[in-house]
Amino acid sequence: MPSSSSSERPEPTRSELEILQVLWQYGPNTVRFVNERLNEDKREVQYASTLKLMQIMVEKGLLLRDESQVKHVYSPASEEYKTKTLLLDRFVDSLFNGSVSSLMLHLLDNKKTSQSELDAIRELLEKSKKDKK
Amino acid sequence: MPSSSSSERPEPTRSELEILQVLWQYGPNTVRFVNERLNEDKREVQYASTLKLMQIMVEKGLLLRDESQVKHVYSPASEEYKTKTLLLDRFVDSLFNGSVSSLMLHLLDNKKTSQSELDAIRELLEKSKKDKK
DNA sequence: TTGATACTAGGAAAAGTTTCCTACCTTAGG
DNA sequence: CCTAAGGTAGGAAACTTTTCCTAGTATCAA
Repeated sequence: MPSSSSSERPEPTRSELEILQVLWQYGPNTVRFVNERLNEDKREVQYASTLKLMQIMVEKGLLLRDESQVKHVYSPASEEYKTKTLLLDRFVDSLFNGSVSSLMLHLLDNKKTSQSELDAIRELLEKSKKDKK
Repeated sequence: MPSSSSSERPEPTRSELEILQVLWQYGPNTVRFVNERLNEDKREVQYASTLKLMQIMVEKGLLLRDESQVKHVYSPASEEYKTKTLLLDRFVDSLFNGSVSSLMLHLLDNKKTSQSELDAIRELLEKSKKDKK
């Protein structure tokens, strides 16, 4: 039974992830900016809602806040790569018993994984083969 | 902006997924059985909690219930494959902009993806190449 | 038949997530 | 200086998810 250390950063929720996405893509930014991105790219949401969520994320340790300006600038507290790895691990664990090849098997069989995607994947594998040898 | 039809089966929550896992692995079963699996394999949880959750899942349309016995027998309403595909799609969308090869790139680079996993994946790709050609 | 045991059902409440109203503060333009 | 515009902060409320107490019912063994 896994016991989590009390100082751990919590896993971002669905909405929090949307905000992280924006910051990863565009770099550290203001609430105003993030809110505009969300409204344009995802869904309608009030400014105050985005603000509140980002404040909570600071409390949780998911975001860092630069308060030296009047318009606070927020940035992800953890690297995109690290966060995605964590979420990916959790996902593979919960859906595929931790087996990455099970996941792959699923993707290969899935109609929605296009041929060109598969080709790209093959290329990646070839490269990694060379790199690791 | 996507509008969802009202008759759609909802996406299972985290806890609901744990229950589905048990039923997928062991086949249709009683609450008692599922609860024991959860306690042995995952975490401590009271019988009544598992019961309630499974009842809710029936209401949501995630599970089917055979009431012909005193001990009701529950089974997943949707195939394992279908459900996993749905969740996988959502996941790839939300974390990798829908790009499966981005996901792969991440996995390949991840230390935790073992060499033997990678080999298994290569084999899968070879097979799929032949099958699809 | 009776008591112990095991089951379902119905609430209710705790916990977590999300939304946004509103008050107050700071700044820039007139 | 005054005001409008645009910030932050705090709190409350709505929802969703999760947990489990408890009551009532069926079953089984003695």
